[in-house]
Amino acid sequence: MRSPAELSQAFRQSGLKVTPQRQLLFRLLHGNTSHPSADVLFALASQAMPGISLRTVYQTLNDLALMGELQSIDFGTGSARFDPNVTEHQHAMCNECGAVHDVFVADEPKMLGLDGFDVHAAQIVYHGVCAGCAS
Amino acid sequence: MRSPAELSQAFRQSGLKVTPQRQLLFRLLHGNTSHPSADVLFALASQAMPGISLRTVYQTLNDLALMGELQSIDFGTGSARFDPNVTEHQHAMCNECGAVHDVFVADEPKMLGLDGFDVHAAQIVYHGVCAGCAS
DNA sequence: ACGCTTATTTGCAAGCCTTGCAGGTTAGCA
DNA sequence: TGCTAACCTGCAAGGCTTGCAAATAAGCGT
Repeated sequence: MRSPAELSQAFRQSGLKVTPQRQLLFRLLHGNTSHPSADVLFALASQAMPGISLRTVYQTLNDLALMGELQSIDFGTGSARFDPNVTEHQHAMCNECGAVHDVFVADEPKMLGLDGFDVHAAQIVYHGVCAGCAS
Repeated sequence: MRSPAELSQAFRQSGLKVTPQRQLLFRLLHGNTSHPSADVLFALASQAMPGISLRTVYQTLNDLALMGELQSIDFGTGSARFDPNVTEHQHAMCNECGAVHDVFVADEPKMLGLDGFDVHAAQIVYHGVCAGCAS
């Protein structure tokens, strides 16, 4: 995801408006590696801007995802998680604390059974226990 | 997943009862490689047994999953998919038709960034276009 | 700085998938 | 055959997300 300033420019160029609500979300997401859910972002945003609507959070997240600035990931936890890092990487989720860590796969795994299947994207999720929870 | 006969025995030994509804679902799932959702199974079951409840389908699927006979997989499509194949394998989902194919990974990928993370399970989902839809 | 047009915000309600609950029913054992 | 515990069913509710309509505000040109 680009910086809040760059995003503001990109939004305007797309005919979208840059509102205080959106600017706040840009700031909350930029460089955020915690893979927050819409719910968590709503809580954070509410602290800085009481009265902001959950609907607006979803709206902006969807806009960003459509623009390719954000990745929406479903870990099967019931709610989607959002990741401003759209470069190629994978995830490891802790069964204990629910934290999601970024993982970088060094070499693509070889696979059997993909007869004629054209792979567009590979999603790898490791489930286990993170270092913090193991101690 | 074991055969319907073996499952019936296992259910009784666990204090669970073997009802016609459950036997039907055992048969519908045994050897099924289509990764059906609860909804699809309900439709199939309804043909053979009109009046069966969706609630019962969910109940039995959960029982089987708890016994380790069935795998519940969330592909982010909104509803869970069920797989009677509980041996180690991965999946490829077609963006066009939604079909899910089994994939067997020859060698585990190497990953960077898992500092101290104890991996219990690795879930790999390939997204793309299957051979049938490409033609 | 002002007004206009169009996108946005908000709150509420509804949608989808799944589970909790209660009452009548049935499997499985003695 | 009878008893008891588990089960089936239908309905309602729960959590997450989106549709909708009215009020609001951003961004343009003047």
